[in-house]
Amino acid sequence: METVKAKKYHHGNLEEALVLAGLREAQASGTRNLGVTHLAKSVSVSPMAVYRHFSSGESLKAAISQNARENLAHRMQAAALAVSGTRNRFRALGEAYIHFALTEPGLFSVAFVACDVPPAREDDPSAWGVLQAGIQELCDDGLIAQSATESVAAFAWSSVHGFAMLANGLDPVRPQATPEDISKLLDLVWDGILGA
Amino acid sequence: METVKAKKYHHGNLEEALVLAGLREAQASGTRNLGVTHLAKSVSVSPMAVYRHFSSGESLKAAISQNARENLAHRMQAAALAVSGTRNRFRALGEAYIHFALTEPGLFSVAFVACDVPPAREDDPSAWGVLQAGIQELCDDGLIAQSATESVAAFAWSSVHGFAMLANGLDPVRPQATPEDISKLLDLVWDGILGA
DNA sequence: TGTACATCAGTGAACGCGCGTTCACTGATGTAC
DNA sequence: TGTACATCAGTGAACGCGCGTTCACTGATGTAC
Repeated sequence: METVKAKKYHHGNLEEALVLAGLREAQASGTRNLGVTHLAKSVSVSPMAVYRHFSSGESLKAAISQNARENLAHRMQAAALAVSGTRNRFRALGEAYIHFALTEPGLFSVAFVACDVPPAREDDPSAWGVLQAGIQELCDDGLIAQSATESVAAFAWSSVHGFAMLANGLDPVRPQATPEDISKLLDLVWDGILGA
Repeated sequence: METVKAKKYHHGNLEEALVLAGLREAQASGTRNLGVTHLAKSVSVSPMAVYRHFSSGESLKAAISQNARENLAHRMQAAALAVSGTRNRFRALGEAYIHFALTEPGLFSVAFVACDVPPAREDDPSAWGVLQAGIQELCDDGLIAQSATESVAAFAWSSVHGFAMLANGLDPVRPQATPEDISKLLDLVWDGILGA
């Protein structure tokens, strides 16, 4: 019998606790401080205990990164469900993506950090999958050709992802991103998609 | 009198030698191995010598990153000069950007790595400035409105930068980028721009 | 239900490593007179 | 042109730190009979 939520991982799920601690750390300071020693300390456990659940520090980092991506995917799904109309739903995906990047810059950077090791399972849900579903809907409504779905997907993702990085100040290029800036970008993306 | 090229930095320019060593390292392994100790070793100098030229390890990293960005900007300029016609020149900027990211993934990632310290001087040339010049040309030719230049710049940069990251496999999303993929992306970007 | 034992999930101390940075120093270069 | 001296650009040894990982261990849990 479980005590519903992880409380004491003397016997509880240390694995989940470590990932949650990593997400907390990510929220606060991005990709720094995702090391084994640090995270073990933050859940009051000896470093060795980590290796009961993860084969290496990199695979723990990969699990944290995956969790952050799934968090993003969930928000995209929720945003799409909240509005009606094919175009509005598609646009909501982009808005949610950029909003996530701006409001959770730490999680965002961790979500796409390079890991030496692939995650143990596939992303579920995956942001990429959510985007493809949205594009399929555009296709079903006859807004774009079936043959164009792939390049439209790459284009939409690139634009929104690139803008998110830009606005995030990760690049030393330009920092600001007002709601109008975001809206204009999504307009241009939409124009590009319809032109396909 | 100088011996034309930095040979012995017992008396020569260690500063330049360190940055060049950093670029070599970046080319080989990206943002790893850009530390003071490592770079000092790679030019056969004691770590302390670095601090004669840079106030900290971070400011050395910032200088290397800046140099990588300027390298990118140079290639964009050269690509634009090699073709004629407003549209072709603009497209060449995007192609050069993506080509740089694909052929020099290490330099590309270092160019946009987050540094704790700003570079000592402004980028010269700056990739962002080169892009803006290209957009101004579009404007002069009446292809886009002057009022749209800012959002077009953000859009073009975002799309191309995002695609480059994507194709680079930095994101665990999708890896491939054939010349056709690149061409299609740039078509869609162009459609978006003209729709502005 | 009671006991014996395997397994599981942790402890705690230690390792070697490379890091950024500081110290006091040295020897070569450039400059004033 | 020659000497005295300040400055500049390096050496080399050392520091404290946190890292990932390994070791032998311990105590609690679950299971067989």
